[in-house]
Amino acid sequence: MMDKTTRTRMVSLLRDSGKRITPERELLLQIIETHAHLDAEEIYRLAQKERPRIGLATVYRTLTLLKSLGMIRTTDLGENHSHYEIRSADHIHLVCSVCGQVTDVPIPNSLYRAAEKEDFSVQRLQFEMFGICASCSAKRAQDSKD
Amino acid sequence: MMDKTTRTRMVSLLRDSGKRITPERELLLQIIETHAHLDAEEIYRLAQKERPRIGLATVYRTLTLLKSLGMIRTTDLGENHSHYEIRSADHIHLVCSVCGQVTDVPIPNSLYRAAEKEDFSVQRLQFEMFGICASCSAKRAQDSKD
DNA sequence: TTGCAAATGAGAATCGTTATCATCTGGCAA
DNA sequence: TTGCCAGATGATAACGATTCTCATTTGCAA
Repeated sequence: MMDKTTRTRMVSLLRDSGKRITPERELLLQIIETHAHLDAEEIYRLAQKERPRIGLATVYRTLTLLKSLGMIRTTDLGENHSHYEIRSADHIHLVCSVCGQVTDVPIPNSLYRAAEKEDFSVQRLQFEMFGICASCSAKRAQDSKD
Repeated sequence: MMDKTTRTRMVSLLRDSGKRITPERELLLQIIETHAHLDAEEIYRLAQKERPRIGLATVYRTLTLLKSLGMIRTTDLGENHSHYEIRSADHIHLVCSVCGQVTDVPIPNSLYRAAEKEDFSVQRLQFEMFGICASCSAKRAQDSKD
């Protein structure tokens, strides 16, 4: 189920900015919260299961809105389109180029110190490491043994 | 002028892979080497100054080629298109959201250890920090004083 | 309840990038 | 040195992701 606080937060952010609470917005937020790192097309397909008449334009409009409210963030996973996730603590995405799995790991403080050293005040991060995940490299080692 | 070793490296990589050395390829590599973090359109415009009949398709084809040769890398600076730079040691891009300036800073070793801890073998990195650079925040402080 | 501004759905338009195809040319063979 | 021809180019069509347009629908304040 959907985290009550996330939905509640969206509702009050929408109220505060004079925007409407619609079933499309509630549904899309729930989908993004339930499945991390989805792209617009995947969000659209999941939304259609609940609400067959929803339009792709509404998906994009809502993603833009939720982003401007600070509820979600976009990320570039090396494909030629964006992926979306609930905005939480900053983290690094480990993206497996074999199975596509995305693992989140925390950001070491040394990273922020590197920016401080340049007197750069950070607003937003985007950290991705592309490579091969543990289970895929184990599988490879196994395959080459055969 | 163009760094001899970079051009030489491209020439031998092209030879080794049975590809031709063309004036377009030499020009485009030189432009990317001279100006860091350009996008395809900017590279195209600079190339036209030297070679007015060059086509945008050649720019994109050459970028794809140089990337496959490992001479350049692409980077996502938060706009809706790619930027290109000569492939050198990995680094973090500090992208100023006010003036657009991009500063490169080295990557702390703790970053790689974070990946090792997950038994993730890294092939490629993409690290960006968006915020306000030193000179822009100094300017802002000055402006608010007036 | 009603009225209306805001939101939606359908599809056209846009933008960055890639593919197609006729023409041109780098570089080897004679 | 020249001629050949596979590979490269330039022009432009096609493509995929995203945004815009506009007629219709709907949240919500009165």
